[in-house]
Amino acid sequence: MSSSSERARMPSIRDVARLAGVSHQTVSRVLNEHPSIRPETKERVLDAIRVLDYRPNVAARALATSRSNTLGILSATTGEFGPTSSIAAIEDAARAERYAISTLNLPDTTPEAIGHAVRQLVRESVDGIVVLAPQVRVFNVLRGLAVSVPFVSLQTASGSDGISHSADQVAGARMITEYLIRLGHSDILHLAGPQDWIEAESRMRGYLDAMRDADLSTIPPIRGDWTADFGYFAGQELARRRDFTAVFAANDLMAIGLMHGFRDAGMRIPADISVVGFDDVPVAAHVAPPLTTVHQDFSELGRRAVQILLAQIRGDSAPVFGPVVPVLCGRESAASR
Amino acid sequence: MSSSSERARMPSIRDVARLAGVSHQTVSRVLNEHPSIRPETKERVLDAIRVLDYRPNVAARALATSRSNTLGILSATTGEFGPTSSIAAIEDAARAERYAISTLNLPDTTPEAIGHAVRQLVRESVDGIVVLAPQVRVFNVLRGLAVSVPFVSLQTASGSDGISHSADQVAGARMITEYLIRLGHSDILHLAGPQDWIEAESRMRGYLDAMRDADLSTIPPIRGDWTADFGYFAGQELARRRDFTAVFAANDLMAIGLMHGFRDAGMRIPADISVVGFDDVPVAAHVAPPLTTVHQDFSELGRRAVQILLAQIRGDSAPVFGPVVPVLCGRESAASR
DNA sequence: AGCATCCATGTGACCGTGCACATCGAGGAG
DNA sequence: CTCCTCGATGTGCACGGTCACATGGATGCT
Repeated sequence: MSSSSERARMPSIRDVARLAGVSHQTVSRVLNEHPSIRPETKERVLDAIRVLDYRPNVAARALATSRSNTLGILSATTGEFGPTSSIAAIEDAARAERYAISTLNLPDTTPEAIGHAVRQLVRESVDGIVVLAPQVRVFNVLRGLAVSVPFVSLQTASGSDGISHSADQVAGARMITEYLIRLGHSDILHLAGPQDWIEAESRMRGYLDAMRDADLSTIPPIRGDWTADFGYFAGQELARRRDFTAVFAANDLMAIGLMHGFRDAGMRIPADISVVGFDDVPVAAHVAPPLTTVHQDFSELGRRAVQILLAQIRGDSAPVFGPVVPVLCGRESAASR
Repeated sequence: MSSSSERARMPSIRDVARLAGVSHQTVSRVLNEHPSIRPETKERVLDAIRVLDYRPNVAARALATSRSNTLGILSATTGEFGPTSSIAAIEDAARAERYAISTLNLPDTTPEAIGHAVRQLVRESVDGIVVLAPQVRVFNVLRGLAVSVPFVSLQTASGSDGISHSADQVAGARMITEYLIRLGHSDILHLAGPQDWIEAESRMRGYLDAMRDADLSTIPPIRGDWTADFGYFAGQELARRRDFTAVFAANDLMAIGLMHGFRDAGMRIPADISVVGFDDVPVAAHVAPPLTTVHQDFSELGRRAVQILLAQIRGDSAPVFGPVVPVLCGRESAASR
């Protein structure tokens, strides 16, 4: 069902030239849409291309131009909902601009691994790299790396400095915290993400800002690892404590696990305790009780990243985007006190 | 922060040769681990490579060999948990074998789009393609396409014919249906996946086989679209009916939505009705009640696909794998009658 | 000793493009 | 009428590897 052995030689630009009765360079000009080609000649060449079913050889082109029409995606994530959605959007946006995509997942976030990965992509002569590096460390390493190709970093610090772009996590976290406060909660616990993660920090910052502005004292946050399992165990533990009436989990998975843990400990949600999450994963609306959370447009983020990167590559001025504003999804897991 | 304009010329194989005092061909031999190289010479060359921080140019190599050391991933999915997990595993496995990855998502599943996508990947001279084509149609188009490079298809018909590989969906579906039967249910409804999907068909087959072997009559299945939202609306509708005591949803998302719909209609799970799903997504264990489902090792599947494909590319005999056996996860959403 | 063989290495062509430069005819300015 | 410019096209080489073949020396066999 395959013919890997004797692959017939594909027609080259010279074959097309011969058939069309022109020089190979003229064919090249037609392919690259050079203005100074007589329409009649162009037509002859296009016919020849059609007849031979000619396709330009990307490797040869990459060799000659030292550009590959390929964008690299460097991902330090492990299948979380957000990054995954963004990646899909990046792929589609890049393909729409006739760029191929080369994906590379970081095995770990050591500086060595990052450096190795970047060099690998450069070696593949990608024209630009989109980095999904939610961890502070990765971001810093990249800054210091003086990467020799343009790159854009997604899901990073909200202080967008031209090479990074993200949704306004701080605003989203602040929004949902203020929502809890409006519901009458004053003792709100934050179940945060891992220390090193930029999103974890941003969301915690939003929480802290909201609490401070409302003159409420905060409880020391718990550090989680984004997983539902962690949320579950945390819920069982936390059920013993009585120093809070609401929990803001830094992502939906932990929130869902948390509700499970609370439930197993005999607590009712939201009657005994309110729980909110962040991300609005597809099941969030359907768990029991439906989870109040913050929706983010990860796809839009991915599309923007590609636009920013392409502008850099082409030497255009960077497109200006407004912030990606998260949207509050009030559902039933949080109730007024 | 970038230097797209004046990219310094990278050191070439000839630069290395000059520094090491050998011919460029000797350098090439070292790079390709040719046996007939004096250890001492090899060392000198490797030193030169290190000094210059030389990296082979993949485009040049691809041009010369007409192989790109790149695997294409052709995906017709939209972020479902299973395929996403498999893709990540494929990427990692391929990278581990020193293959780069080029991803291409199908915008739709028309024969034209599929043909275009395959040609695009071939044009990028990928050495092989892993197809994630859960739809029957895509699979058939591919069969007829006489693709000129080796390819492996994942998540397809269980009758593995050497170019496709998948978990034994039929067995998994049969397993969970039999589980329901053992719990005392005899009126079991199946909430199936979309018509065209291979997995939907396999899971329905498993269900039908189990029912037939147990001499139980079946209720005409409902066709869903894999989403939790569909499950929710289906649940609200189905709550009126009383001709079944258990529902087997073809995936977890629909099962979770279904439970939500039933709940809203005032039914208790599993007291009034049992619900089971398929896939074991990460939240399945934490919804209320925890969902009884079937776990599949999508990552293993991805890894195997790469092995099969590489064997084809290298002309080795195809590796023999036992079936990927799904595992039943008995939790609380299904109870004995 | 003579010759075949093999090891270690070098030489030049070639893969399919794009780029810089050359060429040639037509048309406009002086 | 001549010169210059510009449009349309051709020529040769560079890009950075690999491949087929050549070379020269050491070794083994008769």
